Amino acid sequence: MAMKIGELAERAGTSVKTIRYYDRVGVLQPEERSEAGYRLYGDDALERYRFVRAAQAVGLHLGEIRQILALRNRGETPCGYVVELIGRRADELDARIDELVTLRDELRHLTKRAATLDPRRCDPKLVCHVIRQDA
Amino acid sequence: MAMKIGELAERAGTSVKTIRYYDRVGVLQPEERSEAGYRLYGDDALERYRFVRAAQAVGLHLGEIRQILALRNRGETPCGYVVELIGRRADELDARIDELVTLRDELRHLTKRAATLDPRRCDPKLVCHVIRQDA
DNA sequence: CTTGACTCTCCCCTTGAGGGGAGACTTTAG
DNA sequence: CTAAAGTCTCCCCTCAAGGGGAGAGTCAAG
Repeated sequence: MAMKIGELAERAGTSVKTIRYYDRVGVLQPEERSEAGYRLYGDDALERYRFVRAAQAVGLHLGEIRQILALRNRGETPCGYVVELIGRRADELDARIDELVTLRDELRHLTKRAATLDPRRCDPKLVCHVIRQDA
Repeated sequence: MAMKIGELAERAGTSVKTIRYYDRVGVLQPEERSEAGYRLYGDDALERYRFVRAAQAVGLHLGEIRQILALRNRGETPCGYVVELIGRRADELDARIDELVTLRDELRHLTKRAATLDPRRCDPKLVCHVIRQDA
């Protein structure tokens, strides 16, 4: 019934190191330890591992995931908190996307402008006229 | 004429640490060293610093900037290389933006779906039904 | 009983662009 | 001349999610 870390790692398709790390940061802790100190996991460990991965996949940090699991362990339904986190992450993504789009457009613009410039007329005092240093 | 690192940092509006770091990675090296080993910079140092910042601002790493400056120091016009780097960076941004947009849309979708779910009907075996762990 | 496979903890390493601080010199102002 | 300020190198630290390996203990099969 209780599996050791190697079996869990294999069943989860990950490394022993990762499982140990998840224990250390508190997102996937063993049910108990054997007399020799071996981590022993129940069957729900695999499912919990999958949750952690799924939560990571939607952009949550392990610290946040730990909070969610802590709520869960206290018997509360963490859904509200999860929705809040996800909404916040989505807002951050919006902002980040805006930044990246702005930067990308600027780069494309620089590329276009560079095509109209003669490299031989590059100001020797500047490193490269393609990059504007008007700041 | 020759300024020491503190003056350059102040004129550039940055820290002495940063200037030293730029020396170490080879994007802004002093013209010479004083007898006591102090870094001595010429007047073009400020301009070069601004170029480094501008290049960073368009997403180039210091390693790439060093390449550009190396070309420049060999007397070549690095414009072609710069255009190539910028094009590559823009392509990377496109890919990254796609990823982020996909993730954001997924998050928004999760949020909408969560609004239709009853937290009290959260499967006790799952941590939270908002995050799907179908993987 | 022994050997090979697991497992444990502990420590350092990774990326990028620096920041903080120690301890030793050097320069500058009064 | 002295004290303060500036500069030098060297070393560790940051963040995230682990990876690599050492050295020691443990467990299973032959």
